[in-house]
Amino acid sequence: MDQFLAELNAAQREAAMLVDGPILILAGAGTGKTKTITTRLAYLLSQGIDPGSTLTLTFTNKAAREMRDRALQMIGQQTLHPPGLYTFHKFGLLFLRFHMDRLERRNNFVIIDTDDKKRILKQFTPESLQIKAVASEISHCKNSLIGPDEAMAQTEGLDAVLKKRYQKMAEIYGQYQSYLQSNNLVDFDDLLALPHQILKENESLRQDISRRYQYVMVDEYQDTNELQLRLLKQLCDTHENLCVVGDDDQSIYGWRGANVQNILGFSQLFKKTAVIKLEENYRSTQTILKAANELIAHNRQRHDKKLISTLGEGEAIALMESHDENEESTAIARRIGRLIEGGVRPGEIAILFRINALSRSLEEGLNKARIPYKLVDSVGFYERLEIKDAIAYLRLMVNPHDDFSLRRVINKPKRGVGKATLEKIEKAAFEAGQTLFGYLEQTPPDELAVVAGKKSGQLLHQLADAIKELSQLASEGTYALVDRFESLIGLRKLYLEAEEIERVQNIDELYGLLRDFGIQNPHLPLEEFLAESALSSDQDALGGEVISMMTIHAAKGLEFEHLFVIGLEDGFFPLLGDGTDSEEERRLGYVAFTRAKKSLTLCTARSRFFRGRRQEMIKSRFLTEAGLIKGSLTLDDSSAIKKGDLIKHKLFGMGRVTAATKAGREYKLTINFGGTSRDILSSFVERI
DNA sequence: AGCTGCCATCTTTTT
DNA sequence: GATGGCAGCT
Repeated sequence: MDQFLAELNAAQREAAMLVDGPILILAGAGTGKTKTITTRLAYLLSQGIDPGSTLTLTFTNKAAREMRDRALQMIGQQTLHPPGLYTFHKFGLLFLRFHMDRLERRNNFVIIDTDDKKRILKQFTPESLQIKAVASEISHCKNSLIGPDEAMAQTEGLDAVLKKRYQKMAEIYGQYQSYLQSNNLVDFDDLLALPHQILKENESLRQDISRRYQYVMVDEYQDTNELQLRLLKQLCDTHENLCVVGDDDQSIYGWRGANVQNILGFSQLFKKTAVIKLEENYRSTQTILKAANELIAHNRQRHDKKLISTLGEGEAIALMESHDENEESTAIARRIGRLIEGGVRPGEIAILFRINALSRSLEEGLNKARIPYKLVDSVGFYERLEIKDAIAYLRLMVNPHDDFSLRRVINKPKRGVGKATLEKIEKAAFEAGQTLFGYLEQTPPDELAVVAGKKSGQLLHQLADAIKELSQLASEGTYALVDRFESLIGLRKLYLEAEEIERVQNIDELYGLLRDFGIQNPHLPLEEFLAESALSSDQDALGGEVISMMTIHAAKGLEFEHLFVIGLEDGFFPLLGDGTDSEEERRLGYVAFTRAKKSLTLCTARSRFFRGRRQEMIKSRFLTEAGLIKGSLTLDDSSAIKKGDLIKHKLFGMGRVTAATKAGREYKLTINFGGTSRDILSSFVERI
């Protein structure tokens, strides 16, 4: 038998060798999920199945890339063409590039991100409504295949106040849709919703596509939403060869529309489903898995399963209780310092938190201890202001009539166009029945000067010329574009003069990416660069030789030898309040715990400074649920102040502890402050 | 047009 | 406590 199959355990092999019919693979954390499905893909190909008739869908570019590399390696790259392996959105993009004309739209559309979406909505949204709420309502509608008219119709029967609210939202939805259409834009939801619409309206196309993709596989199935499920059903119109892989216990994107019900009810939907559970865990010690199992067992909505470690019992889970976040970060820094001294590679250490706000004190603590770290950024590269500005210019080169982008950059760099002037120009353009660019380009300079002022009029005319020239240049490839763009527009110069070094670096990086793209894809147009950038995130830059700090969400799919999770206090983790789903919070706990391979340290603080206030905290209920407090309590007093420690007192300054005795929950310390000895309770001083 | 200062806001964010 | 949005001032 093929060597790659021999490397799997019995359950994994069974999953990999099932070819036909609906298959549900429940793959717990660390059970070799990726290995199993890449092997399955390789197995299909080794059975003589045409790579082009397989379609594997993932959520991230990283997962898609990883699977492609591994599968090709297994089969020795001797296939004619590569297997269909994309993210959901990339698949939608490719589909629309081919079939957009069926909706009477051009296929050179531009993808907008969430921020763009909000900016567009802002134009139509009255103050009484929150943009965020409108955005998510529209997203919700699109994911449930509800159009603006239908959304309006559905407001019938609501009580007066709600009805008014939802009618307004439906109206905005309609305006938003026509705005997107007239500017030839698509949002992330459209990337899935429009293909669905096309397939729904064209039966023969649907059957063609379905016959083309005979074997469909989906990774991270627990994160699919309503729309993705419907799309999958269309793809399986002529067969039921749908193999989904996931872990209901790791569904942590419910707030973004993911529906756990998809994975929970899969076998009801596809009657002949073969279910395979992968429960053998190769990642964590039995001790860690025991806590994770116990915690998740408190959830009701789940497939029953239990992770079993293939490793030994390992070390006990450490519970680190600190007085406050400063003591916590100092103690963590100290422990990490010891680990590194002991030969642990920093890349094998991570600190996780539920909310970004908790990272601040950690940064201070690690800086003080001179421990280098990487904080996984919550703002992605392509979301940065300066990058979005540059992208807006690039979009204008693809489509000068993109009013949305032109409005964004019309005063960047400054061309003396503020709110008032912009309104005047827009009004004039509207009356002339033209787009902004069309108006700027065709209006004679003297007329433009009347509307915008002399200086601004001139600058705007130059802008129109620049866009014209650059868009000409862009059609010849992206490489030569960069220098001309900088000399005509001068974004880099703008930030250099403002001494915003980080922004300059980002612009440089973007220019580098553009040149690179030009070299590697001399034949591809600029819009492909834009599409690629819209669908990319810079999650990939992980795994350097420094310790990592990130949210639990960002840690999904990763693993670390030594893991610290901070903020295990009710209210922080689990996060409480409306909009939180306690089962999803618990799944987050499960995801967090199961990232650890060897050692897991759970940190709680008795008080935390948050939103400008210090508040008392109580220990997370998850600690009890996981069976970690009560009974098997492992107390870690590395955070306690001991004899010989150097401390700081608000009034007395620095001093050294000469004696420490236990006094209830804290310590009574005898401290020498430059010769004078004083007795002070440990909570009044800070160790340094 | 563009700066300053006041006020509301403040989970998570694969694409 | 930090950030972003916006009114009002210059």
